[in-house]
Amino acid sequence: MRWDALEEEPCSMARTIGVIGDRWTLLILRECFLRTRRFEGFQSALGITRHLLAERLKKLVRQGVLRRIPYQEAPKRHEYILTQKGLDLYPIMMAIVHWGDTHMVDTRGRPLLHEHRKCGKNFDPVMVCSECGEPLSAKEVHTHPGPGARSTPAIQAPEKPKARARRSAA
Amino acid sequence: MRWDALEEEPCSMARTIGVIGDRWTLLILRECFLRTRRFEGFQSALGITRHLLAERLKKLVRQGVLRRIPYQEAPKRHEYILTQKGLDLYPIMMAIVHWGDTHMVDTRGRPLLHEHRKCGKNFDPVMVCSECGEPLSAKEVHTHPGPGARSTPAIQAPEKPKARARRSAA
DNA sequence: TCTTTATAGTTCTAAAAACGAACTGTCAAT
DNA sequence: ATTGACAGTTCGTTTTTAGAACTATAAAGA
Repeated sequence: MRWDALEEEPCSMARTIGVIGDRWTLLILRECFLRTRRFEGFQSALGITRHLLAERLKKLVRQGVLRRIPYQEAPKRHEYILTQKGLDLYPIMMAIVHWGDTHMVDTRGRPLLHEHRKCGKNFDPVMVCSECGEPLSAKEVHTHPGPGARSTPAIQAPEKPKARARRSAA
Repeated sequence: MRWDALEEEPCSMARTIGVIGDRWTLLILRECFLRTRRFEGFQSALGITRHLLAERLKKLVRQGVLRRIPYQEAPKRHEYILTQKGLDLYPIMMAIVHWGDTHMVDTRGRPLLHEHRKCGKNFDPVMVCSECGEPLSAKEVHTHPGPGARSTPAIQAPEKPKARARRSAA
């Protein structure tokens, strides 16, 4: 499967994975949420090769997740900042962090605490139903096709030749 | 950076990315949540190469996200099912789907709708604060080091020689 | 019985992606 | 005139992934 094909899939998850579904991109986005904005900042925080970093930033800009904004002339320099589309990735980031906090911490406990300014407390992110406000879990959710569904809700294999015609000749 | 190094990072996000942060793994997990359990099921739904599929499944089992359970003897066959650790990935999956629903749909609308059995309505997942129940956004959250923090909360570049000695001598 | 099919992999080669290091270019400061 | 900060680009090597074929076990079919 070519990865740009992902964005054509009739599956919001596949499309999203096509945008942010690789390791460096996710780490770059983590840095964005930690207020990193410049090329050197990303590079030295992550240790990513400059080549890949340039490519990933370009892609995120192309996708509308980051905006490239000049912060000085002569020489032209730009910063990369999250668009609203990028800021909307926050729940994904928090969900990832929270899973790590729950299942991947060592004996010393979680590396980072999150304080909610509104209520002043350290919190965990909880995913709830927009309609009734109850916390969600996989088993309480039933999926069915929406208006954008194609015949197949999932990614389809490339037409599997079906391995027939084994005895047809020879 | 070697990818197994990610799991050593003092960052829950990096550690999680070390487990699920690649495209095929995320797609495999999507299939798991859609009730796929067997090798051939994953392979034909995704079009992933058998080689990679075998490797990814092995890794997810090693990480405790999937359990490999025999469903017949002679020949020995196994199913891959989500552990609790795996089921706990649900908020990540939903957050990814929701972002795609919001930002990546074409004109026809979202491919899949989600119904909350408890309240019977189609819903969107919303991430809220565990303490006050208010929806979260990036700007309302302040992070600070937790007990598992090392000096550096972020991934550190490999020791950058730092190019100092700017005025000290020479 | 001999062949095909279903299932779950493994093995092999070629192609693609990532790594790592060096290089380019602009400007400010020394 | 040289060095350093910054933001990349280029290039040769290594690692990963793709794609196809092959192995193995057992049931079903001709």
